[in-house]
Amino acid sequence: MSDPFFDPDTHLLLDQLSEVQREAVTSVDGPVLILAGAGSGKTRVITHRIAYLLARGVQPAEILAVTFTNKAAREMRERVDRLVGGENRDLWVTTFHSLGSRLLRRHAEFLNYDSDFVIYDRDDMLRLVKRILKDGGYDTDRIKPAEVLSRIEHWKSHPDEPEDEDDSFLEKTIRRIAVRYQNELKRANAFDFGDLLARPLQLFQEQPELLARYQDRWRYILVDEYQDTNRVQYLLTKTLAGKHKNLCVVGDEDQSIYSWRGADIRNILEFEADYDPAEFRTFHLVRNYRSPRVILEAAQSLILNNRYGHKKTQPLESDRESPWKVTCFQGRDARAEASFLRERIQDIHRTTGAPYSDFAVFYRTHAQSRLLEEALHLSNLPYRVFGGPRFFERMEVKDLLAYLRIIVNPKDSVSLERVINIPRRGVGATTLDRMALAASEAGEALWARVERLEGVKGKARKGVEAFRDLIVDFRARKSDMTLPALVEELVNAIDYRPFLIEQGRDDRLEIVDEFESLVREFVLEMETRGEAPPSLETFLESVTLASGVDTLDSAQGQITLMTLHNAKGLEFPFVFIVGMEEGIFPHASAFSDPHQLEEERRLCYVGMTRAMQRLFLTCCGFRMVRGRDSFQMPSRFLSEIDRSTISVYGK
DNA sequence: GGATTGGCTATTTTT
DNA sequence: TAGCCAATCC
Repeated sequence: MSDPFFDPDTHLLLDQLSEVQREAVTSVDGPVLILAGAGSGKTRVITHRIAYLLARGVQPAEILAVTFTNKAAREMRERVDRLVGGENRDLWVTTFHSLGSRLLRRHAEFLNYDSDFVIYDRDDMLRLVKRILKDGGYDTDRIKPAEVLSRIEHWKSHPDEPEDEDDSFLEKTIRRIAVRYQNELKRANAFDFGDLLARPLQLFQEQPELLARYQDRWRYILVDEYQDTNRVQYLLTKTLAGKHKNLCVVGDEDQSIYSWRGADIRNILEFEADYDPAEFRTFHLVRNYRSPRVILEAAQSLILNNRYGHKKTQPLESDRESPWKVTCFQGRDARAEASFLRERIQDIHRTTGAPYSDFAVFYRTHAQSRLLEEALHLSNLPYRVFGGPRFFERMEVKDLLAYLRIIVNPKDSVSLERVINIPRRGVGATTLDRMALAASEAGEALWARVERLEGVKGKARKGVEAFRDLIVDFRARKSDMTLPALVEELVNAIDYRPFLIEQGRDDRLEIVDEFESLVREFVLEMETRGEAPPSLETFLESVTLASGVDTLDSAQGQITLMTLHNAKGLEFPFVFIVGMEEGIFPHASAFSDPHQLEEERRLCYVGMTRAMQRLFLTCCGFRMVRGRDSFQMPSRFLSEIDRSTISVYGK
């Protein structure tokens, strides 16, 4: 193989980069920190870096790239494939959670799990906690399920934190419940979200030869959005890179917005502390290729109000001029705000011909989307909402998924409990409580009781039996059917549509239709990618680990509505940030804590720097909050932005 | 066992 | 306001 600098393809590849970018791309050996400001071509650097490695003869299987969402992973893989030509199947580009899941599937036996385990999402986790509290006769007024859950999550994401010294009764109780919780997970052959990270780490700590294998394999590791990694992700990364130390992390402290989820900004700020300064390199990408200068100046002036920032932020540079300043608008009420939004979009669409997919509306909380949706709907503007009560979290979808999960893994007690009486089989709460309690006392999964029809009498017995036979039947036949056929048969076998109608939920029938077509699409997509027909297991996994923006497709010609958190990593020509009011943004819950307030400010910074052409910030004087009309003050963020970068609409 | 009602409360962001 | 839960009634 020729020297990459003279290889025509590789040379061209580097030609497209700025000098700093090129250096960041080609410094492949040793630990590297890339501080990449918003819009500075971060993804470009990562993909070129991977392509560069491949051009230098590194095998695809030797590279691991970790991203924040599945969407980002997919795009990154496509871009790499395009750069180097051809597909690179053995190259792992995944999210942390998918990585963990893949590792656990391969090595479940070390943890005494079956490899067909299911993954519990937050809703499942909460149900399990509630079940444990109920069985244990705990007083849910004193011990809140949500509280217990957040403690469990914290422990899992901080595996090296010293044991809590708090020996209060409450604390000890929560710890006892956490132990029970973990046992029940095991019994259900289930891992929760936290396990997907904590357990692989545990695996590596307990199995040095296994760790050695992966350390040898992944000679080059890249981690994107490093400012939003938490403790366990940090430990996992450090462990995997422990041998070759060719670890490249990319991030931006000003875009750290997930501390509430355990993200620790120190991971990026103190990255170099773990490595030999002689080998370590840092690159600052400060040239912005996305936004006009005035928008960057506005964003910059806002973020300068963060005083707890540990490093001096390097201002972003841009040559792009724009006739438009950042536009601010204050409406009388939320309706006026929505009208403004609607009119501006229609106006720009008409005068510039920009497609609707060029527009994005960001808000702080999902609840804000409803009014906007109504306004857009009324004017027949096409839009699409991301996040919120997501499709996969709809009751009907969760029901069907629960069935599918039991078919794969009958030990999944949370799912079993969810659907054993859907449709009505005469198995009520009393029967269920009794069975669950007996199962947990006997140390077995609920399914074991169902299977033996143990301790079920009367009409409930018939119902349990019918349920059991149904599951057994589908389990036996599942591998002979295509995925869409299986789902269709299931929906019919449980008379799900008649059940919904009987419940007066006719309007939900279309969700069932949508689910069925989604399954078909999933199979089709795998087919076009040249992959084998997906198993039920594959489908379930991809559904559980899917994130809000994973289905975002810009070609749809629709206005995008999403929370500011979902906006990270995206860009749109025209951006609206609505509800710029005290209590909403910054959110009231951040008022008392300066650190949280700074995170809100970073969130605003993230939102502003998404804009490629124009940025609108809107607020209103009155708004319905919790069913009450309340007087709203403009957000402090508005007054923190340099006035010279703003033009107030209508003045 | 199951449906209905009434009261309460929480209201941020998500892999 | 809406969604959740517990008590109540059939």
